[in-house]
Amino acid sequence: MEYPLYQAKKEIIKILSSTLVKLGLTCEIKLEKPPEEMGDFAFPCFSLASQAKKSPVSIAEEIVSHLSLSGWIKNIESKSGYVNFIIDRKKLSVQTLNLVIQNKDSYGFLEKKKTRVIVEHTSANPNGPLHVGRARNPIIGDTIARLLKAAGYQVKSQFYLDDMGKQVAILTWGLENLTKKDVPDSDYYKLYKKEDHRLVGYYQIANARMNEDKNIEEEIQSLIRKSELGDIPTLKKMEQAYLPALDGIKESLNRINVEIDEFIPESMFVKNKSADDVVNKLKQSKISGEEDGAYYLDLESFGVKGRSTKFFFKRKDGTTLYATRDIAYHMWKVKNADMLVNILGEDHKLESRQVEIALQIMGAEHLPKVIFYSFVSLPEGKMSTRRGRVVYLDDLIKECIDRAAKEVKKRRGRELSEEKIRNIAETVGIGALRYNIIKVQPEKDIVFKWEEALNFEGNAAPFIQYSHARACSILSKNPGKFEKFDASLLNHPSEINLIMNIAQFPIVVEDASEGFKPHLMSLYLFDLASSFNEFYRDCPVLQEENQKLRNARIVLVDAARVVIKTGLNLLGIVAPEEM
RNA sequence: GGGCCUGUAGCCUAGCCUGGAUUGGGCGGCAGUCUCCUAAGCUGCAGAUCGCGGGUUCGAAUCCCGCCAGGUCCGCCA
Repeated sequence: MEYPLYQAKKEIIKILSSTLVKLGLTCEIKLEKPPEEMGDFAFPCFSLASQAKKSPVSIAEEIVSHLSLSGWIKNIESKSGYVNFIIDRKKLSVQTLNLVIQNKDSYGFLEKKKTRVIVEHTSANPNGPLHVGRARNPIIGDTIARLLKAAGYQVKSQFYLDDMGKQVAILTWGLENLTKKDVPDSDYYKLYKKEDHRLVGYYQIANARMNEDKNIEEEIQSLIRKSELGDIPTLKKMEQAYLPALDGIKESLNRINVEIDEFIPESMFVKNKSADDVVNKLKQSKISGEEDGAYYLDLESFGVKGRSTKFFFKRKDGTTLYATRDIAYHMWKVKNADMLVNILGEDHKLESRQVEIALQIMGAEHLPKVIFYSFVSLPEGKMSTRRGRVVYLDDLIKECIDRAAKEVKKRRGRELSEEKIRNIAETVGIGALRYNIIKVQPEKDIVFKWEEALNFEGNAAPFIQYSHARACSILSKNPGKFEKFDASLLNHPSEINLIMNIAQFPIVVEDASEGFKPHLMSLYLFDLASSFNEFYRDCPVLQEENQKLRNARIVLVDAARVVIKTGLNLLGIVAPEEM
């Protein structure tokens, strides 16, 4: 499937390059999107100025005088150093609407590729519930996985399960040595009835006891050591401890439409000895060193700076470290995929660099592409489980849905059934939550404020969902389908603008996925929904008396509906038919 | 002490990589808008020294240097 805007772009590049050759100029042709009213594509002539020894304005004029109109190109203008192209709107309308109607939910998807991708995200310690700080991770990861799938890649999402080591050992000790008396049920557990909220209490109290009591610390240390040596009974015991907590995490993720294909346990790389292989290979490296029986790589020559440039991968007691096993996991991923994507908090930047260098040393064929996100903090400061200053993902989910239910009742309480209200509230609340997080670039700090997270107006998911519901409402009131329609009748500026936006969709899928910029999709959907709302204001559909125009508008509404739905779906947001 | 990231109207954000056409949006505020497909909408108004100071360039929010502020990291932890 070749999308119309790609065809038009290709044609412009073709005639531009032959004209540049005629004029004796060479440069890479990059087309920009000009401000509205100036055209559909623009070619800036500024970089040619020094080469041609002429002003950009006169170069643009000269280029225009050599160009002629053809297939897609309806008009060419030179303006202040730009060559602006206006493409054939009628042709675009006809082809775009036909493509959407024919392809439905797969409109916008790109050609299938052979490339296998593993997107690793979330990978939280299974010792308690997810909090809002970490919530950015699954949402970014899941959205990127969905976008890459739409771009044609063969994608698997993975959760690297830290099933050994300190956090789980502390939890395990807590469950074995503490009773209900030591750990009374928390309000959260009473409210949510989820095991992760119950177990985190055991973790917290055990953690406190460990800090006070050397003996307890020793007991936990011994659990850790046994797990790192791959002791099966110990690993089994730890598994029993964390599994219910993991189920709680899964339930929360499920609630926000995050789909994880595979859970890969860290202990796998101890059991199959691949972590030991990593140690042996790294020891042979020129930059490896030994200190007191422990082994490290000195990363200074790789540009790592700071107080210590030593990266330890084997302890003096012979056991491996978390990072060593992470390297083994990455080597395994390299074998099983052609492209790796990791979603990590910015606090993991150094560790990620260490893994990357180790992979290079070990001759990995490709390195992971890492998307780092900054932390979500609260207005009163950093989130901290210990100080009880924390907002859980489950809190956010609950508040979003409660608030959405209130809004639905306020507007439509009298006409809708309780069940319908609940369904809409779930869809709208979860949508608002995901959209709020994904619309901001990952590297920006976020200060979490309830009034912002729960604001359902303006640039927020409900705005987009509402446009979809409006489109569905029109279509539901229209009897019959239209096999034949004349898209060239759609001449109103609001109609043309809406079609232009629909035609952009495949390009946005490409840009957002190839650039790992999921926020581009949210920005686009907001524009698309805005242009639908303007069309809705300007162009009555069901009341239109001209049958042919009415039919064409109905098809346009349907096309907008399809694209909004598909786009929201790429963000893991459900498009409601009613709200 | 050093590395990396961020700094755009009262608040939030796009643009920055790949320098150019008047810095786009949204929230909040003010003023309009439902005899007509759901007003979670639409229209208008007010609000910006693009953190600060230099430099490169015909041209800098965008590139380079310095500084300031916030985040984050520099464990034989995970």
